[in-house]
Amino acid sequence: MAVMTRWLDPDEQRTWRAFLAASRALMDTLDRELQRDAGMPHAYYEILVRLSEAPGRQLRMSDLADAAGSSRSRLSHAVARLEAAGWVRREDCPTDRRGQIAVLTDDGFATLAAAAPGHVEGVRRHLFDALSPAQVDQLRRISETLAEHLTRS
Amino acid sequence: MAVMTRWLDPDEQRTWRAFLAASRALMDTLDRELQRDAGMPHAYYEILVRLSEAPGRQLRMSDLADAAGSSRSRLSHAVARLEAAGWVRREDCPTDRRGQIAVLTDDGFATLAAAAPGHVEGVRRHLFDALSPAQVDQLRRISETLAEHLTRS
DNA sequence: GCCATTTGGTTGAACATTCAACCATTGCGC
DNA sequence: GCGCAATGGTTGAATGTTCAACCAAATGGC
Repeated sequence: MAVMTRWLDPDEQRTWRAFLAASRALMDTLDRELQRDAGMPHAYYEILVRLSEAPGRQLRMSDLADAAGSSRSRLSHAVARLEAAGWVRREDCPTDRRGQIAVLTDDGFATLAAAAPGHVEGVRRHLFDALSPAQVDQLRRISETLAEHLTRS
Repeated sequence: MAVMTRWLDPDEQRTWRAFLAASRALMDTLDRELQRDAGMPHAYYEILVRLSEAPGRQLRMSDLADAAGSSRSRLSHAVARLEAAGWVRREDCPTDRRGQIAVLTDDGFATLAAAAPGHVEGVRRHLFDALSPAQVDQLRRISETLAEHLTRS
């Protein structure tokens, strides 16, 4: 027989919609601020951040995709744009001839350094300033649980 | 003098990155499932949901945009596509000649009814099944606080 | 009533993302 | 080493989103 749908009860419904609204509003706001102040969307900012933290400010494309939570295709297109902007450079991988290495340029690093304070301020204002320390802790646990759960399933 | 950036401390950093990864992974997963099973992205699904809940299954474009958390422009493009799919119809507003009313068609309602069980199951599996009841409650409070905070600022 | 402003909505272009197809290289089974 | 599946990455087309410009109708001040 058909499996019955496990519908959401009113509390779950409310939680899901609130989460949807809040996360969308937060990301939209940060995205708009970043676009206005740094001329790039948040996804591109995150690529630069990951590169800046990597040894030699460089990463294999697929490692970068994983770090930035992006698909390979998306990253490929994104790096093409970042390269056109002069913020990233591509190099051949010496140990694997299929590989490509994305390198953060000095120009890219400077752009990131200029954008970071404003963005961090935004994250603080729109997220952390609204929550109590206990809630921040709860949000961390919830998020880590969810991320773990999603990669397993 | 320059205002010092209030950088994130390690705990905040960890929270922010976990939240980013989790919410992105969750939305990506649900989006992919909905695209595969119902042939539409989550944003379009939500438009249909809001219409289905409105009296007469219809809403003014700007009310629909607010309800679905969408910009007017985005909604305009989206409704154009939903109309082409035969799921939504546009009508003139009788009381305000600038206005347009989006109406959910029977076909659209049927499509939504067919898509809902699978999507709800996805929300349950990927979100609620991973969290304790206490965490669900925490997530609701956090999300409502955030949404409130974001609309005020 | 008239004009300026605001509101409601659309449009097209630029940009971003997805999807499937593709190519080259590598690693594996044997 | 040969054949073949798996890996790493790119590409182009289709789709979705944003941004700024725009038009029409309604509103408010006077």
